[in-house]
Amino acid sequence: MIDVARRANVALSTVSYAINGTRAISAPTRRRIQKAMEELGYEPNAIARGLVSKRTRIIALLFPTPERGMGVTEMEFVTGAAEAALERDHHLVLWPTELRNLRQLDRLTGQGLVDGAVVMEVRLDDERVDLLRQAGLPFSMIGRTSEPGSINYADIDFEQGARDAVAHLTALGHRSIGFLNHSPSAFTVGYGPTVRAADGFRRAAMDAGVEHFERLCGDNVAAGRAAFHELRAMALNLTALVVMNDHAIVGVMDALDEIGWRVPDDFSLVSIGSSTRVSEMMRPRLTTLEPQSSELGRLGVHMLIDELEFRGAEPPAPTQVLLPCRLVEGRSSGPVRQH
Amino acid sequence: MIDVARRANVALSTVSYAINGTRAISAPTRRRIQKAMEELGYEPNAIARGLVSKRTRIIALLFPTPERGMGVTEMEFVTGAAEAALERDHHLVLWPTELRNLRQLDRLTGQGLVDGAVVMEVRLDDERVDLLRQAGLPFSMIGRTSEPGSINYADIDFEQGARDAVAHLTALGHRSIGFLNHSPSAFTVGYGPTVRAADGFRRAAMDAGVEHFERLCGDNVAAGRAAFHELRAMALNLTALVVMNDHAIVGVMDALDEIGWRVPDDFSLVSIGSSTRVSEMMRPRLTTLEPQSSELGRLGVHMLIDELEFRGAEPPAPTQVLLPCRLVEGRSSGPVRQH
DNA sequence: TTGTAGGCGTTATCAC
DNA sequence: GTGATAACGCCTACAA
Repeated sequence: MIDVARRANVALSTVSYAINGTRAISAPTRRRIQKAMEELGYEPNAIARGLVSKRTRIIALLFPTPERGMGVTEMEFVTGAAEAALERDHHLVLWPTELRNLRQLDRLTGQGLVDGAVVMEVRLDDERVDLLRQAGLPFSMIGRTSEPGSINYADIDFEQGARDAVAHLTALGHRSIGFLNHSPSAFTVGYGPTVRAADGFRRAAMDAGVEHFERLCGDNVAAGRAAFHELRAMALNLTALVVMNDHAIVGVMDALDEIGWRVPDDFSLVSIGSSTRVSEMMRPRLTTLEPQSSELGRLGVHMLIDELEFRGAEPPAPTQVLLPCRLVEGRSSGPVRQH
Repeated sequence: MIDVARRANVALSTVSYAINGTRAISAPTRRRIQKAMEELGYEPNAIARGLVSKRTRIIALLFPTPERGMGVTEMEFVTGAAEAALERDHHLVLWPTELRNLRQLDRLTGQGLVDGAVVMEVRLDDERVDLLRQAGLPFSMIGRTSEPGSINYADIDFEQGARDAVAHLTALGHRSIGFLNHSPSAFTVGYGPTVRAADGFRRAAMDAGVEHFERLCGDNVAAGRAAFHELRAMALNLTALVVMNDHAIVGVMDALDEIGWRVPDDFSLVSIGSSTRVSEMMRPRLTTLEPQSSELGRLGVHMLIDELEFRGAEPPAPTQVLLPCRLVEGRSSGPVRQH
């Protein structure tokens, strides 16, 4: 910076003001400085800036390290978040957090490295949220706790998604519909989508006055296959299934093959939460209520940065957004079979 | 830090030495300091540390923002990298880079924010590599250029993977095998896996003395379907296909359905590069040569940090690793049909 | 082991 | 509009 100042014949501080736009600088001076910076290939040092300004322009993306690894949806989400951060001239650092070892979060808040955090996969009751609030670190949530209060969040509206799935099927004439959900463990840990989608399904089915059945199901092919057979044994008129479980749905299709039923002629399937990339890989291509993951990631980041930039002024009203799922019709759903 | 020193009854500098282990500290003193830190909930400020030590312990993960978004493999990779960084007490910042706008890289190197970079999806001829080398920023590559020189890299051995796929099929009696590759554009931009897998396939087929056919194919279902029909028209004895294209393989299965051929009874399929999570979603479950993506991500990070920690000492020999693919047998490949 | 001082590259608070 | 200069929180000599 000293070199730039010398070369532009101005004081060190003038260079700083020119860079930050903190103070009015005459056009010619600004031009000289600009030129000197380019000639010297000067880039302001982000660390030194952060030290004095207390704003590192780094935000953390908190994600739980899952046993099974993440899917396409999560990847789109992360990509969206990274792009949004770049657009707003921030950096995004990945912060894997084992849910059993939450002390990793102390380092996040204590080190002064990040200005805030975006918390992924928020549960209905989430300790991370409490810790962050205690520590006073600004954050936004992807998903939401059961009592979000005035915390910014963006979430996928799986409840409405489930309703849309039911509506899609009833419009096709189906009058007995099942719902295959995520694993029981997802339910017990309070994974929001699992709980809320189940609610949406139940209400929509009741409102429509159709027969309905629900079942939790392990996230794997074998469990899906078994679940279908069991469901069919108790629901003799079943003609369609709403499934929020990418792996189980494969098992369902296997089971349908076994009893000689064809999709969608004899039985309809609608997936909730599958991304297009995944539903295209299934045969037949799945009808799905696709979450807007990338948009969700972008939103989470923007909400956080908005809040960071508002600090000091009066607190803006919390931004709380539910993104609808998009119905993408594949070839797995069709008119109910006429006996 | 002053507070910690006071509380532990030692000098400020002693606390610093204790934290960094730069100098011998007697056990009792160290314990007192430790205790004081915990009681005060003290965490050294990462930014201040970075400013003076010139080591931020932040590394960048450079990934190209693709049009189509990333898949499961990439996600596993990123997760592996993040975990490895955490283990080595580093932070990983995501750095999306549009390949047409490489000036984004100047900021990476100039800002002094990161100590080094892991470059994903390296091409045979990659400008990013040249830029980083010019800028003098330490980095490791995932994938490799055609002339890696002494740069650290870890790559998946798709050439061997293709050979293994051929070996698997010839062992099952197949004597006329096709290879469906990625899109022509992947070939022209010099995407390593595309080029190297094609080489491996060709050589293995020639060594085994079997009839073989190759084809590039767009990354979508329709292209896969069309490609299969064309391939079959020119290769009348074809009984098996090696496919390195997750979307095209679905189209191939559609095409097989159309002509009434069953997998694996009438025709065998082997995928290269599909992760287990994806191959499990196909019906029948795919036989695949699965890349060890998570391991790859871990390796890339470890290589980079190793180099960073060695700085100053004599340069260690470059670490250059090829990770083999793992053959995971599904139900898409079987003995050749007997006429 | 101690205390102190100089510096890391900025920003912000003063004067002018 | 511009210039000097004290922080920011830490690390590393240095002499004791």
